[in-house]
Amino acid sequence: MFALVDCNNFFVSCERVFDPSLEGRPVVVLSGNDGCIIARSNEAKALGIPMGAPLFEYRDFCKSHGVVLFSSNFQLYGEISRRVFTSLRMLKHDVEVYSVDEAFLDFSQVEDFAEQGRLIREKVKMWTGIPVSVGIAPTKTLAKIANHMAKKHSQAGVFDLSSQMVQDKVLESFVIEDIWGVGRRWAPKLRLLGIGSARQLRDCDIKYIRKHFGVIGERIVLELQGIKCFDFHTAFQPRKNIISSRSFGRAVFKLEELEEAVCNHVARAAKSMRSQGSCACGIYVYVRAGAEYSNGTSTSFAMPTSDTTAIMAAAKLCLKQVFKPGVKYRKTGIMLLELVSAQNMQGHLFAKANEERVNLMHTIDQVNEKLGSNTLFFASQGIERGWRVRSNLCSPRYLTKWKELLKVC
DNA sequence: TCTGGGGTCCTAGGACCC
DNA sequence: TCTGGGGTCCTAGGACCC
Repeated sequence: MFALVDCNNFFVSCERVFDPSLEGRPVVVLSGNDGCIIARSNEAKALGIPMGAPLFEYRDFCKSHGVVLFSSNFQLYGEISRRVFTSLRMLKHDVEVYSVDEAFLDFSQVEDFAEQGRLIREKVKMWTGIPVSVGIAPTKTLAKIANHMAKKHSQAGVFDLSSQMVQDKVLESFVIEDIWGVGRRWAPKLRLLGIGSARQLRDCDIKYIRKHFGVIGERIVLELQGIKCFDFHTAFQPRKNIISSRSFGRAVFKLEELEEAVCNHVARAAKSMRSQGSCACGIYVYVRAGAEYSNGTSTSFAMPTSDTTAIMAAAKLCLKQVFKPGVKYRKTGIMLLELVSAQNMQGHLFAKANEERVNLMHTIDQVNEKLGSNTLFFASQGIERGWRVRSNLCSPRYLTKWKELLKVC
């Protein structure tokens, strides 16, 4: 038995923890450069603001309806997320962190599902200030549905979908669009085949689904039937690729500025890679200038590495290959490819790992951990960074910066 | 004028081997 | 008229998730 614990309107709820006056008002959180709406409070949803809407289309609307806007504050959300998961572990649960605001719990030892769900909600709210919903069911896909029911149709915020009878009833009126794993493309395709509800999908001929939707479709059907296809992974799963990318705060034309941005991405991604104990076998670098021009290229390393300086050098070579002068660049990014364990990787017949570099990276990471990120950085990352992403509506980083602690007057 | 930033997995097809 | 049977590896593209 699984429980899916999902934070309600997570980014908005994080903002509300430190500003309770936002309670009951329409609030949205924006993407980088304050471009898109990526999180909405219930009140904002009720006003009809869609997920992912570009802000410029809704700016006037937000103004006239008193919608409160926030730039995204990922330092804050990340720290609160960590605390929510810690709370779940404090309640003696095995936790599989699925995303920044969701976790699956192993409920196989739980006796009273509804009561345990209620306890989780109460404690997480008390310890972190974040409201969560809990869905309980024998497979992850059904737990997702149960969670959806908890959010939409339950005052208690807990929904128990463990019994066959309740499953029959709920799946009957549950639209396929809301099933985990059924996306934009598949939903209309299923409807064309006459399948509109989760129950219809569950009860249709599995060979037929396999033929049209492959093994992924087949697994969804089995999971709806209560047959477990997706296992519970409590151990940390290292990333296989790490991406860092950002839109620019303004148009960029110069190679030097692109290089600075790319070096920042490398520094960020490489740090994250080292923190999970991996090395990369290659890197992909790309630039975007809208419809006008867009290009990318990759290179592989002689030996897997996590040395920021070596990766920066490779990245700059890639960048030179795709750089075209006179183009108005809007975005650049990198992807560290084919991550392998630093403890257990393929060596090189002639080259040997540079231990001094490994130690240097370790030292830099430690200094930045202790004294704050970017205490030490590489000159190639630039000082001014005039191209940096804009975020004008960011709340303080209440939990991670001494200078931004909440003041109680 | 302005439209985010991360990730994963599967499949088909091409190129190659015996 | 008919044209073998069994594999691997790689890549691009498509689908999905938050």
